[in-house]
This record gives sequence, structure tokens and C-alpha cells, in this order.
Amino acid sequence: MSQTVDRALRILPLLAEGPASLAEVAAHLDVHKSTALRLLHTLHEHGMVYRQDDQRYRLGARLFGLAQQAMESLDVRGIAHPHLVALNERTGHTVHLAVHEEGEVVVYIDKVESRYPVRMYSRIGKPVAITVAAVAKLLLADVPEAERRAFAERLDYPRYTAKSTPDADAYLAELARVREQGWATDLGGHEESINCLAAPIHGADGRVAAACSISAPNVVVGADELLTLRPLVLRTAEAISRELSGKEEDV
Amino acid sequence: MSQTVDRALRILPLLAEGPASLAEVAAHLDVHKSTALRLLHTLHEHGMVYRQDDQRYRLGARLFGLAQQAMESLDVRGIAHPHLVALNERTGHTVHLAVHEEGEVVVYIDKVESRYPVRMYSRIGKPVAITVAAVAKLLLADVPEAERRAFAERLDYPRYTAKSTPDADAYLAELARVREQGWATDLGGHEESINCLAAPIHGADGRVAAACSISAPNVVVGADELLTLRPLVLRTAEAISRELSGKEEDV
DNA sequence: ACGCTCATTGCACATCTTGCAACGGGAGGT
DNA sequence: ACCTCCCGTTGCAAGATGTGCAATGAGCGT
Repeated sequence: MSQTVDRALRILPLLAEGPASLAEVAAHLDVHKSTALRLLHTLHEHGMVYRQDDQRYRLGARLFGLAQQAMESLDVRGIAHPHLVALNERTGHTVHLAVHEEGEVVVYIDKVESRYPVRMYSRIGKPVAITVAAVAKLLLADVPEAERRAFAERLDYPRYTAKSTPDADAYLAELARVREQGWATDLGGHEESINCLAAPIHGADGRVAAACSISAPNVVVGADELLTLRPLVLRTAEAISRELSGKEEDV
Repeated sequence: MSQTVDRALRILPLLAEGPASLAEVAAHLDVHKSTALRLLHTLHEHGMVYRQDDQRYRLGARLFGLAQQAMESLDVRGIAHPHLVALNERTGHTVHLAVHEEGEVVVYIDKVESRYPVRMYSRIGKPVAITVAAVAKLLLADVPEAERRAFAERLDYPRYTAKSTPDADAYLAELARVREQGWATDLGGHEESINCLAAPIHGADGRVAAACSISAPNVVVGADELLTLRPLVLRTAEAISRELSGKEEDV
């Protein structure tokens, strides 16, 4: 809606991919160099971009700080954290917390590392592999039918592994099942040797506000053994839901 | 420099503190509501802000993703990571990696958790307590004399603990010492019971490009015992420096 | 030393942004 | 149930603001 701001913001994803020179930025925006310069200048003053020694630009530290602060101020996160730690202590596995946001993105907003030496690669703030991750399935299974359908059609279905969700139809079927049963899994769909088990966290309005999961590599526990932890994960999610909905707000 | 973009960007730190309504945003910017609305709209389209159910705005998931991507594309980070993991494996303590950016901010860009049950609170992306953290001392000790002085004067010196750096003079003296000896510590200056030991990572130009540290609470190891790990930390930093400067780039 | 590329600045034009005023809808009070 | 108040939203005209051009300067490789 605002041309200038729109252009300025289009610079950020470009720089996220790696450093770029003024000329590259101008070309990307399809504007004159002087225009790009002024936009970069403004972004720079706000610490959103950083000018490295070779005069190329990359994203600035301010961005990290903002993202950080924003995540910490999320309600769910603060409430859920102790429960996630407890779950990690009882199972030893990596625990994740994720939320969905209209922009078609699911992101991890908290993580407690596995106590086993094998660690999986994931990071807070990272967009989740939406077509395969257990937490993503739960979050999307909750969006209204029509939207969900349109959304599924629009997605890419990367074949991370042989078990990855192949297409929209398979995904919608999976979402229906997940919705039905109230929990979700990802058995080797993202990384061949890693299994996840997730449960939904409900807000006061009954809708799915977040989802938490435990993940473990095959070498530590097999898929069936992981599934035996289902009651534990579900109970954790329910405890968080209750607290989030304020059903036990008192002292 | 660009008024519109400037206004749009001023919205972000406001929202980072917590959700705000349209009216609040407009008041904060000192502009008409309709103006604020259009800016928010543009930010929204880019996923930078999110509109919650109560119609108030908060920062959006896109921001997390951008920050994430930007951090992962930092050279130092990729190079340093395996070394940090190795250091963690040998000592068991929490390992941090931090960089400095002109905007007067030092941020953690990587972290490997302690293997001991006691964990410290810190998070990737978080701005570092600049006046006390060991990594901050190393990074600032390297900026040119004049700038360093001006900078130190401008800072606040929060008394986190009794051992926190009290004022600019003390800080400058500490920086001089750190510069001299080539490593830094924070002995209970940030949190009473936590000690850190940091070493500098040099870029190809010889300047300090980053710093890494190990941290441990008193209950696990005392300050003097932590200091015995100095050679290990220094060697880790040197290894990263060598690789970063391309002094052993080959196959 | 020369010529190249790339960042930077001043300026006049017009485009895009701005604030106003009017509309609409939801919540809360009577 | 009605009315009223508050807040978000929209159309529009005025002009401030952002834009592209062309010229300057800095840095680098030949």
C-alpha cells in the first residue's frame, strides 16, 4: 500500500539470502541507484541493515534483537516453557513449541534440547517444514475447511525423504486424520531418521493456538517406543492449554 | 532520510515491547490514524506485523524468519560452530559466540548449551550486557581508541551485581587490560553466581571479528577452576581465526 | 597515470503520502 | 432493545516527499 515502505521491506528478504551491493539492491527493486541508496540509508539508521567492509549490505543486528524481544513477549511461550522443560526432563528428548501465523508460516518459538548426545538441527525462529512437520499438521488442521483446501493447493511439496507428504490430496487427508485424532506425527518425513510426536495447545476460544512436540532420532528410540510417550505429550499440551485459557488463574 | 520508511520502522520497536492498537501506534508516531493504518497495512503485507484477534498488532513471524536466515548466513558462524561444539564437549560448559556491530550492540549469534543440568538464561539474537560480558569487552577493546572513549561515555552502567563495571573509567581501564592480555573474563558481573571466560576471534585483517566464551555457574566450577580452561578457550578461538582468515583453505 | 566502475549529492518534477472529514460496525451502558 | 460512544476504515484534494537524472568524487586495476 505504501510504495516507499514496500520497496524498503523488499530489500530485507534479498539481504537475508546474503550480502548485496547497492547496484544489486537497485536492480532487485527496479529503481534508480539513488533511490535504493536512500532506502538503505534509512534502514541503516534503524540498524536493520549493516554495511560490511566491502561496502555491501547485509541484515543488521537490530533485527535479531527485535525478533528476540517479540518472541519473548508471546504469552504462550512464557506459560509453556516450564511445561516443556518438564517434558524434556521426563523423556530426555528434544521438545519444540510452534505457532502458526496467517502468512502461511509456522515457526518454532521455543526449544529444549535433547539430553542425548545426538542433536537435531532446528532453531528457534526457523520456519517449519510445513508439509511434513507434526506441529504444522496440528496447526493447519485447525484452520477452516475452505481456507485449508486453498492453502494446501498453493503449497510446494518438497520430497525431503521417501516418506514426505507427496501432494495436496495426501496432505489434506493427513490433516483430516490429525484433526480427528487430536495428535500428529512425523515419522521420517523430514529427516529419514527422525520421528516426531506432537499435541495441540488450545487457547481460550478453543482454537489451536500452538503445538508442542518431542523429536528423537531412530538411533535413540524407535517410532513405536516414541509413540508410547503419547499420553505424556498430550497431558503436557493439555496442562499448557488449561493455563493459557486462564482456567486455573488464581494463587 | 526517508520519512515514510522511518515512520514505518519506528513502529517495530514499539510492537516489540508488546501488542499495540492502531491509536497507540498513531500516537507514538505522532501522525494521523489513517497514516498509521496504511503503514501497518504495508508492514502486514510483508508479514512483519501480525494482527491478533483483538485487532491489536504485534510483530510478525516473518521477522523471526529473516533474523534466522541472516544469522545462518554469517561466515563466522558456520566456521565457528564445529569448534564451539568441540569446546562444549571437552568442558561441558555453555559456549557462546558473539559479534559486534556498529549500532553499539553486541549480540550472541551462536550458543551450545551446557551439559550440566544448570542452564543459564541467554538466547541467540539477544543483545549482550555490553558493560560486563566478557565477549563484549573483547569486541569493544578492539575499536579505535577515540571511538572507544566516546562510546564508553555514552553507555549506561547498570549495577547487575556488586561486581558489575561501575562507570566509564573503570570500563575503559578494563578494556585496556583486556586488550593487553588478549582474553577477558566476567566474574559474577552479570549474574552473581556465573563466571565467563572469553577469547577473541580475528578476521583476515587482524581485527577482532567475533568472540567466543565459556560460562559456568559457581555451583559447578569455581572461578579459578574455570580459568584453568583458558588455554583451551584460546586455542579454540585461534583455530577459528585461522580458518576464518583462510590460512588453511584447501581440501 | 589513465580509465573504469561504483557510491554519492543537488535539483526540478510529479508522484505518492498525508490529514481531514465522513462512514460503518461493534461494545457497553441505560 | 435502543442509543451512544469509540475505534477502525475509506475517498479525496493539497502539497510535502520521494524519485530519477546528470554530474561529482572516490577507489581500483591496468
